[in-house]
Amino acid sequence: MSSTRLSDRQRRIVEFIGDFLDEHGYPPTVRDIGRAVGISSTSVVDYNLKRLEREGYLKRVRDVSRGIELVGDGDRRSRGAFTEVPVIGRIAAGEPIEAVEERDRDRLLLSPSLAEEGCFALRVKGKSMIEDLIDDGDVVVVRPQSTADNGDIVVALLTEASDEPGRATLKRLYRERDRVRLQPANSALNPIFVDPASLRVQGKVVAVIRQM
Amino acid sequence: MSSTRLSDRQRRIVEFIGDFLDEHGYPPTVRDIGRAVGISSTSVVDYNLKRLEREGYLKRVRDVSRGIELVGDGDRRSRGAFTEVPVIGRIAAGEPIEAVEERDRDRLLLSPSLAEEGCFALRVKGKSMIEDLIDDGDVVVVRPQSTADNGDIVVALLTEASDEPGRATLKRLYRERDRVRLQPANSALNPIFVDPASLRVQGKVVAVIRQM
DNA sequence: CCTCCCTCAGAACGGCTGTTCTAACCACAG
DNA sequence: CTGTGGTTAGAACAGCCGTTCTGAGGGAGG
Repeated sequence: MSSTRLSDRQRRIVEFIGDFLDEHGYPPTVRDIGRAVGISSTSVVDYNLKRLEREGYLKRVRDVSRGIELVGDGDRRSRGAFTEVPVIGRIAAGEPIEAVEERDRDRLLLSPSLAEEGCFALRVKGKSMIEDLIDDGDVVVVRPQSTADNGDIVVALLTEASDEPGRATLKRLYRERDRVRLQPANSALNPIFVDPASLRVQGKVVAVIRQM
Repeated sequence: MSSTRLSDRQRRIVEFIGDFLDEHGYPPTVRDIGRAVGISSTSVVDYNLKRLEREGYLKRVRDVSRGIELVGDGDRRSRGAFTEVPVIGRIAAGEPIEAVEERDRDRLLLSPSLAEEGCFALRVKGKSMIEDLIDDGDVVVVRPQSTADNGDIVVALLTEASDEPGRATLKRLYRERDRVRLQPANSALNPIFVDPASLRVQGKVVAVIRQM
């Protein structure tokens, strides 16, 4: 298998297939490709398509007209792959999350590199994390997980056992001996110390988005 | 023209075409549709396709195999519209933008509410805007425009006429009598004063994105 | 009942389309 | 020179595919 780079002709074929798909919504025929790339013989197109398939640039379905599908980088359908992240409410230090009705939720579309599937977002209320550069009104993208590393910014739920019942909070989490410190990033505010048993980590902040 | 709603059969046809497209990447043939919907005659499929085209549910290309394209709501390609924003380089206070080769650019997908078409993004280098909560490594989304209001955070280009030739900078912009003040958000840094003639506003920061 | 219109079935036609076969050309190594 | 492997061209084949024609049910209105 010659794993050399594609010939000029082959690159033009892949590019043309993508253009054709964008324009028409269906793949080109072997003869369409030949005409576009300047190949008079269908067998030569077929030859190059077979080669491109072996190299992993596309997939073909035998005996099916227009049975060509681009894969990987060439696939312009997946060039628009994105993650949909619902903004499910507002969070403020030490108060319950203000949930938003599902039908009123904003939905953010984000690159998969920014937020993986399953994430949610919360709008931040207040300046309790201002020294971590999270402002009032910012949106934090949260990846759901029940554990967190020391120093992670997490959405934590204080259960009834604690002295702050049923409240959600956005804080940095630090484990200390037999307790957990929830540290705001605002020197005007004091940390909260809780029993690990009365704390439930809801998720970790993976991104911050601010609109101006 | 009977603008009544679609028959059960016709709804199933539209739905099948969408499913087929999602699965295969190319549209079905008339016979594929017939098989899926339980129609033995190609003429009946053709008849219903013509009807669906007249009602605006799809477009067809005559005499072209698989020449079917869903339009409007049925078009799953356009589901979840987003804006593609290229990260075209890095910007630091008072240094030229470090451009990135086009093929190496990251591309962010963002909700249209976050960034309209035509925006670009820059990765921030340094802490010159730290007091505006823009950190080293953050990404700023910039809407191209040549004017700016007082206090806007802008990407500004200092042209050769000025004492800081050919440099781009990220600053807050304030117009003062016969000069412009470019104000960093870092008390350790001093503002730059420039002649309005030697300043070109490239765009305004509309969003800040931070990954953690 | 008859007629008209919409919907449907089956068959056939002609062109489109993927595939294959043969042959040629070229660069390169033996 | 000769042979070999990679690439291209042209032609032909068989099957796929959109289209069209004929005809038939079936309900609405006369």
